[in-house]
Amino acid sequence: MTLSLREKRRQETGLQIQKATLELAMKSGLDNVTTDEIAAKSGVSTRTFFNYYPNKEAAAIGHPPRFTQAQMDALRVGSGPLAADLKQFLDIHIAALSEREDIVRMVGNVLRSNDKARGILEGLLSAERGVLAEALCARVNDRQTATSLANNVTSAIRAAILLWRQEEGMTLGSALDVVWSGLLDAALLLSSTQNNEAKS
Amino acid sequence: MTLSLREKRRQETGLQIQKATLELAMKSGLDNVTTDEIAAKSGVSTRTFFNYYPNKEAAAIGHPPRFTQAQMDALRVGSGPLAADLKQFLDIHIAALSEREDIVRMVGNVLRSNDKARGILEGLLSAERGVLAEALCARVNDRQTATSLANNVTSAIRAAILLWRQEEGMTLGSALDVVWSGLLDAALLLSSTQNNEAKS
DNA sequence: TCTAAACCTTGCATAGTCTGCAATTTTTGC
DNA sequence: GCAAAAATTGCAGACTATGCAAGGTTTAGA
Repeated sequence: MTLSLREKRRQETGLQIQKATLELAMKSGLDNVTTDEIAAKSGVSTRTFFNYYPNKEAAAIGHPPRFTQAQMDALRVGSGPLAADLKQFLDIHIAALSEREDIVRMVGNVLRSNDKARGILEGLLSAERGVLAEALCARVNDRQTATSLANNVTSAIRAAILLWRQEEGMTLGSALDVVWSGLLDAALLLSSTQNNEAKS
Repeated sequence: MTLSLREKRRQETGLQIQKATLELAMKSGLDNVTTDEIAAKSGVSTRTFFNYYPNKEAAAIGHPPRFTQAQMDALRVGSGPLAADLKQFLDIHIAALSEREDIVRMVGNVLRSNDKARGILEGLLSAERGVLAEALCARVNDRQTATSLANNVTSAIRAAILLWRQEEGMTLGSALDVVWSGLLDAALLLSSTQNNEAKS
C-alpha cells in the first residue's frame, strides 16, 4: 500500500478535480458548468481533465469507497446469524461513507438531476453488488438467493443515504438503523406466508 | 383513450425512432452511432430527432411500460397474503414486458455498455419505485418497510430480465418465478433470527 | 367549408463535449 | 546525472444538443 510520488499526486489531483467539480455543481448545477471551468478551477488544462475522468459526471462521482476484502471474507466465513453479519457489513461501509459526508451530500445532489451521473454510479454499484452476491453465494448456496440478499444490502445503503439527506439531525449510521429495521420487517412480511408458493 | 391523428403520429414516429436507434446500436454499439444516422434511418431531420428525445440514449430506452393504476389499486386494497399479491403484481408487469421481448433484449444490450442509458432507465424505475412504495405504505403502514418491499419488487424485475437474457430457452415469466423463489428464500433467511435486533 | 390558432418540422448558427496526435515537461530508477 | 516512462498540454476535428425563425400541417369552431 505504499504509493510512489507519482501515484500520490495522481490521487490528489483526482480528488482536487472532484471537489472542484462538485463545488461548481452546487452553485449552478452540473449541467451548467463547463469542463473548461472545472479544469481552470482545478488548476489543470482541459485536456488533462479528460486524462483523469472520461467526463464531468465521472469527475463528480469520483471514486466511492468499495467493499473491502476483509468485509467480504467476514461474510463468507461468517459465524453469527446471517442478518447480523449483513448488518455489520453495512455498518462498516456506512462508516466509510461517514468519513466523507460532505462529498456524499454533494454527490447526492448531482444524482438528483443528472442521468449520466446516476448511470455511472449505478454501474459501479452494480459491479459491487455482483461481487457481494458472489461472496454470499458461498454462504447460502443458491445464486438467486444470494443475488436477492446483495440487492437488499446495496439498496439499504442507498436508502440510508436518502433518509439521512432528508432528515436534518440524523447521522448516516442512525439512518441505516432505521432502514435496516424496515428491511427486516419487509422480510418478515414476505416470509410469513411461507409454504404457499416458495418453490412454485 | 382515443388519440387524435396528431397524437397517433407522434407515438408512431417516436417508436420508429426508438427502433431505428436500437437496430443501429445492435450493429455498432450506441456510442458509435451518430444522431445524424439515427435521424436519417428514421426518416426525420436531425433537428426533429431532438424534438422526440433529448438524446440518443433516451431514444434507445423509449417509453417502457409503467405500473398501471389497476395494479396499484389491487395492491392497496389487496386481500390475499402480501407475498402473493406482490407476485401477481410482478406477473402483470412481466407480461407487459413479454409483449416487447425484442425491444427488451435490445435495450438490455445498450444498458450493458452505456452509462447514460443506464441512468435514464434508473431514473424512470426510481420514480416507479417511489409510486409503488407510496401504494404499499397504505398497506403496511410503515414507510421504510414499504420502501424495502418496493425495492425488492423492482429489483426482481431487473433480475428476471437479466436471468432471461442469459439462459437460452427461458421465458420472462419462468425467469421471474426463479427470481421470486430466491427472493422469498432470502426473506426467510433474513427473518429467521428475528428478535435479535429488529428494532435495535 | 373555411380560417385562425396551435403545433410540427426543418435548417442554420453556435456553444459545448470528447478524442487523437505530437510536442514538451516531469518523474523514476539506476 | 541520465535515459526511459509517464504526464501535461495545445490543437484540430468529429459529434452532441439547443435556440431561433421560417415555413408547413392539423385542429377546432364558426
